[in-house]
Amino acid sequence: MAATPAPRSVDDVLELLRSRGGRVTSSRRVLLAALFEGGPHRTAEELAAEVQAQLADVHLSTVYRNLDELERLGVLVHSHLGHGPATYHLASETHGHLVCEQCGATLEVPEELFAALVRAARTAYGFVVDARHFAVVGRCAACAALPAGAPASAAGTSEPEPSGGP
Amino acid sequence: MAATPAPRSVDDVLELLRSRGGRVTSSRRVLLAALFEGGPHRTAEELAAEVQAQLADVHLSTVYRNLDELERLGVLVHSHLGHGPATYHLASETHGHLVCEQCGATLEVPEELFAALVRAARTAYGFVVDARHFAVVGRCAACAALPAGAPASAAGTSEPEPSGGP
DNA sequence: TTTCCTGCAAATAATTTGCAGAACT
DNA sequence: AGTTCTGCAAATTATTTGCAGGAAA
Repeated sequence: MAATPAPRSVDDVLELLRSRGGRVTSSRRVLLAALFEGGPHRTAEELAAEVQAQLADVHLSTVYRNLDELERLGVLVHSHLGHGPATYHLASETHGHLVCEQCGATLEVPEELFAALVRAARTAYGFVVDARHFAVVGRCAACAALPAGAPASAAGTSEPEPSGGP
Repeated sequence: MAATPAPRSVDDVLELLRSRGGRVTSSRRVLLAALFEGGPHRTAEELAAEVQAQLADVHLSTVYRNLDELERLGVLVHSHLGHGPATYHLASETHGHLVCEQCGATLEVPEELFAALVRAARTAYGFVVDARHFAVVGRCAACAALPAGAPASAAGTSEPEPSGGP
């Protein structure tokens, strides 16, 4: 059974927070509003900027601490997409990410795209894939169509052929 | 056609390096030896330590630069497994990673496990998945067998340590 | 000789932490 | 009142970079 039913509104989370002995502060309220209203997978810095638009004094470290706590409460998850900073999103918005390593575009895809992988991992290794926390790297349609020595990546990466090697 | 067939020995790489106008230096030779002889997915720092065991003066930044260059040549790839530092391995040893978010164990799996995902992503989104360069997060067989509420609800479980280092 | 490579130190980028005081309950 | 939070600055971690000297071709 889930110890913490996924909260679906700012007030839900604040209540959960209070019930765990936490305090409801303005920075948390605004951060949660940003999380619930804004787009998916934003970085700590982006979220801090949104919070600071309304509460200029909120420090980045406070945002980190709040994100950390919200993750501990099960409200958020964060993913490391390729290189850059981690991105945060609500635990209720579970989806996978396809991240283009050439242009950096992030594509949200439904969990069902990973169904076969999830099944295969469990069958072959007993490994239970966490679909919420998921980032798959590769090249998006646009970049894949470009020749190998494409623009975004300075590296003239020659294509390693994935064809049938044992 | 591939301009650079995957090199399979230290000398192969050194030759490739030279053919591209690069210099064969002792630090590169030792680094390559470490890469070819040692285990998979080691961090830059670990590799530097191995190099320094034989060439004490080789600086970490040199290792980074060499790894960078080797990656540019297509000899290596690096992956970001969850949190910590990136791990490097030979391009010829391509495999995916299943990382347990509970105990930190890293499981190497053949690329073919991702075959269905690769196909689905390409079909549905034109996205070309690079199975070598990402980590799939979840729970390994051992941790998945534990009762649902055990470590996940414990306050200290957020950052499991990857095996071993000092 | 000419260009590339290396060590060093310092710079970044992302995130964490100690502390004293302010805010919540 | 009694904790928990917060701002700030400084510490950490992972990686990059400018520079001048050293080494390979």
